[in-house]
Amino acid sequence: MVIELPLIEHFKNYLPLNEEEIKLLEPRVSQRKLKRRQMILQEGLVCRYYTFVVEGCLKMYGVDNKGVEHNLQFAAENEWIADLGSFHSDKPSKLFIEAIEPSLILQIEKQDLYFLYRSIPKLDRIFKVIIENKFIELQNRVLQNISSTAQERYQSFLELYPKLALRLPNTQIASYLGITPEFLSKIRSERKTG
Amino acid sequence: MVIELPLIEHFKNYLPLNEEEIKLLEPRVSQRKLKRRQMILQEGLVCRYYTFVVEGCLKMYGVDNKGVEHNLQFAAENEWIADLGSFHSDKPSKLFIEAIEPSLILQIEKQDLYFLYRSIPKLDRIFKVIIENKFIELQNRVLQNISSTAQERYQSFLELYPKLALRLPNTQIASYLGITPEFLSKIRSERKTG
DNA sequence: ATCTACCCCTAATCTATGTTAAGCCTGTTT
DNA sequence: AAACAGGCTTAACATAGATTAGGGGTAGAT
Repeated sequence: MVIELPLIEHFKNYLPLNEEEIKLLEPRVSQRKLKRRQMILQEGLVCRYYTFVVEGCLKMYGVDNKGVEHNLQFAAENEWIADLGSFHSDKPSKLFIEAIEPSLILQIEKQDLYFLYRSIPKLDRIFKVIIENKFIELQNRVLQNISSTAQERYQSFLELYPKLALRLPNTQIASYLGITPEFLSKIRSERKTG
Repeated sequence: MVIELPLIEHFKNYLPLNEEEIKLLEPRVSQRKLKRRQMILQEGLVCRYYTFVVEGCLKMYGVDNKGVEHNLQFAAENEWIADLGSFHSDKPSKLFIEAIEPSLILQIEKQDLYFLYRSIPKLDRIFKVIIENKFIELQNRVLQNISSTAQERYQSFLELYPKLALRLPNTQIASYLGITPEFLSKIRSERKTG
């Protein structure tokens, strides 16, 4: 049972790793099962892991001073999730990461990842491309946020993440879009009528 | 007159380049002077350059169907700007990049950048770190956008970019925050009174 | 010196979105 | 079966932010 197989497959989409490289990777990847609602990062703690989702779905969110959650990111199969700011700076995070569904994840600790960057140069390339793609996605989201109505943002969400939209409760989607569940409900009913 | 000196200094903040590497870089960097309002990218065209600002300030923005501009990013001294989505995919951009002040920039074309990535592996590392930092910034901005009031977003902008806030007209800041200039004006007057 | 373009501000009115409160389902616990 | 919690909806009312219109200031262009 090679636990990191899905990860190796994932890297293959960018650049394939050879046998030696895989041997370096193996002992530095650990596997975890998460129950629904289980957290792997809480506000005030340092984000110690770069997390890869094999199965299930996680969310990262912040909580405002009124106690309301705001979803920054979802991560389903074959996606990465981490509070990069906290991870690299070792400063306490202001975010939470939590399983929305029972999930299977792979994690790499910071020192291990840094070691891997040094010993497998192509990982710099791979993660550069991964993060560039996430950057582009995020930039589109910012543009939407500053230029579009909630209605339009919801529409785009459905088009961009059709599978996720079916898996997630609407409360989670509303939190991601930056609106209340009540208002999302109104939007949805207007869409059917109009 | 070594035009790419500011760029070499910039890279030094991450990893210093040696003589050989600098010689590879030199012939692939071109310099341009821009007048106020001059554009280096327009909607419908492919983004061909990764642009580094030596002096001055540029903005990247989208235009909605009512003709209103929405500022996605500013780039002042020692910052990079490009529509990465268009740059890597060769698809037409939906964005504009324009000089807000008379500016001096350095540009690298896609094929040259790819060549440099291949011949100077540490550039993968350098740009990975650069983009990671921009990703973290952008993620904070998204969290603000979905969780904070315009008042709070303006306050954060002033704290995060104090120098930029002095250089930019308020219309540009409003466009970045996702509000109208009129509403920014109201916010500003309330701040003094309150 | 005088235009012109741009920028900033104010105020009245309008609209998108939030708040509060209530009711209905469905699935789960007791 | 009853009780309960979570998620979805609706509706009345409240507020953040947009729109429209107008006036004044300043710098660059002529």
